[in-house]
Amino acid sequence: MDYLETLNPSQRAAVTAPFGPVLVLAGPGSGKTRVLTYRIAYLIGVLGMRPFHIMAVTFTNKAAREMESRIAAVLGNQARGVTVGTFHAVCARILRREAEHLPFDANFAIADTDDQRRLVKSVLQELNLDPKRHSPNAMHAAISRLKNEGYFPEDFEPTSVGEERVRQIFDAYQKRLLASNLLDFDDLLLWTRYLLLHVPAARERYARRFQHLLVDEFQDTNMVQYDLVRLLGGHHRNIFVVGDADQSIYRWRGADYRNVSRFEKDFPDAQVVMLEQNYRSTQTILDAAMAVLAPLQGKHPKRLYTDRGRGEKIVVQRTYDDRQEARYVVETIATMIAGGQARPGDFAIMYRINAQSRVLEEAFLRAGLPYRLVGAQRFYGRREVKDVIAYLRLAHNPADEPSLMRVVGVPPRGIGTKTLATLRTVAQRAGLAPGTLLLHMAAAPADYQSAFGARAFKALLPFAQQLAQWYEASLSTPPVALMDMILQAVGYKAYITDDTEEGEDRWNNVEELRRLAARYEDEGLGAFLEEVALVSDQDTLKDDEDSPILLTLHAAKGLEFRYVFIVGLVEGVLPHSRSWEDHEEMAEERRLFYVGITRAKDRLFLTYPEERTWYGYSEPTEPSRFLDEIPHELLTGNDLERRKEAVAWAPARWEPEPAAEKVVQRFKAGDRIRHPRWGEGMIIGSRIRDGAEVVDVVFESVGLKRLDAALARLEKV
DNA sequence: GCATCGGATTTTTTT
DNA sequence: AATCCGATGC
Repeated sequence: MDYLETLNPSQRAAVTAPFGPVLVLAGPGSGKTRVLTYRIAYLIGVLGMRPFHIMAVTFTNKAAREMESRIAAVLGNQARGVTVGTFHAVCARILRREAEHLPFDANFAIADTDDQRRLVKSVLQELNLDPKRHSPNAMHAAISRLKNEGYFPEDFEPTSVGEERVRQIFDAYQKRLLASNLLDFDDLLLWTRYLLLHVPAARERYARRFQHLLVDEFQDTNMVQYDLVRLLGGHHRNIFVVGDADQSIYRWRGADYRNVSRFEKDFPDAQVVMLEQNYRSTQTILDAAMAVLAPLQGKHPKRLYTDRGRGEKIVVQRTYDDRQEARYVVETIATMIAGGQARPGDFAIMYRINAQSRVLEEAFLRAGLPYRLVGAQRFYGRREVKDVIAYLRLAHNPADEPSLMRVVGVPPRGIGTKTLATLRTVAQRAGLAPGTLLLHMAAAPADYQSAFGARAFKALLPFAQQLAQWYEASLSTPPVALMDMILQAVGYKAYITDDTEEGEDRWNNVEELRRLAARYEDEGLGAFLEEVALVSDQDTLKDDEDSPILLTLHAAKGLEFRYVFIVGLVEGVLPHSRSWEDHEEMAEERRLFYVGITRAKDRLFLTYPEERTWYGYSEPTEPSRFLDEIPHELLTGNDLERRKEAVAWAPARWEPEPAAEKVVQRFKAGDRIRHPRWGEGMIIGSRIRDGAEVVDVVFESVGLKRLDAALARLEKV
């Protein structure tokens, strides 16, 4: 097999390991994805395993797709049928198939974060608890933590009054989920574990089916996921896990990197393979990474080495505020692209919290440079998108109460809190979910007339009839047709469009969702809804576009870029203030920074502002403690100068190009111009702001844009 | 039942 | 700054 020739000895040892438990400890950039894919190819191509018997669990759907195509590249058609997916996706598939053994229907929907919060809130209301004393967010976090540790409400034994309260809310929350035929993210894992524990026939069937298990990012599995691996693979023990405890960054989500050592203990005969050589970064970058990690290292500090050479120094750049910081990033990128040394897609800009993306986006927009923003929230978090999805979910699964509640007043149809309260009571008395009751009502209106006031009934009945019609249609109609039918019936377009640009945007988003739905002509509505529920942030990254990427440090895991900027390196942001008091959390911030650093192949830029905007106020900052830990000889940039000289009166902070004397207004309203990307357009306004000429241009191709005339290469025509 | 306004509250990270 | 929530008035 020629692909084996391309591996180093450790990689080959992992790929060709005999059956049985294997633990691969893989440092960043050590080729673990290759090892995983080749292992699968080896199992099939050399050892003759059937793809049907192999399951590989990845961290994102994107990684899963990539793995599938890479296996196919080695084996071709022979590889078809391997089960690849995230824990959540694989579990959802299993649960739908086995729903007869479980207290929900096969067409269950997946409750997103929003639904979960709504449910917790509504439970708090039901129990007459003051939301001031019991914050829904905190309650939900507590519930999720318990679930990640493997508890259903009935398994959890409270040891204090506070815990008893949590148990009570947990219990009601869980009942509400089931009444709506909903599972939350944690449930997908938890119910699968339940199935494997309590339905021996199912356990045997799946353990026999999946004779080889492979798990990526093992350090970020939680206890329930660990149990799943053991339940499925405990018998045949063909478990191949890959991980790096130093890249564990999801503790807050229940992940426990100690699963790595737990694995060694549970499978003492496991073959352990260390992948140490780094093929990604320069030695300078690796040295910085090691320095940041050093305080966490015990007796055997990790050694990262490469034969790529030292490479260039790391730039540490200090700016006046976050706007200047963003501008520094954009200008550096623009210069490097203009110099021909880099392509736009070579750059990534990473930050600790999503809110930081805003200033960056503005800077890119101003410069007229396209960018990509990674994050599912960006699209799926939009109100109009959620509305339409809620309609589809309701049609698919009328019992889905959060979706019903979301949709019932969109657009307003005379059904308010009072009517809904009655509906809920009537439904409860009939032992039905409110949505299900509406179906009954549509079928036999007369039976329900007396239960509601005349006015409420008059508002409710048409909606019930519509719902019945959609439900009927959902059974046979492809997603797009159903969507059109619903949008049409409720007059959604008119509802969200006014004559503003935002209205236009909203409708565009709906059309975008429609295009996504169109891909599910064959697979059907259920598949579409599941996909939508389980998209990860990374899944939203389009790799066919050549432009810089903005993403959180968390979302950067598993990716690599030639040039990496990590911005906002100040105390309170990285490390985040929430971690200040907790040793473990501080360690995780450190690992997060480490993950970010090790994404860089060629060059690393670390920046921080002396002032940041917070809740609309400006605040002075303190540089991140992590910066001080990187040895000076690895660094360059204005911050280093300052640290060396410590001369207070010679501020060396970065300032934008002193274009001051040059800033003459080149354009005026009415000028026709050409932009390299957007083609021809007309200037409708121009002014000088912050020493830059800002122009508003209407392009024939993309409409109105606001640009920095000095950066966007505009030509007069 | 619903639109509007003002005050409170929010931001960690995500399947 | 932006969103959410509750009170108010129609």
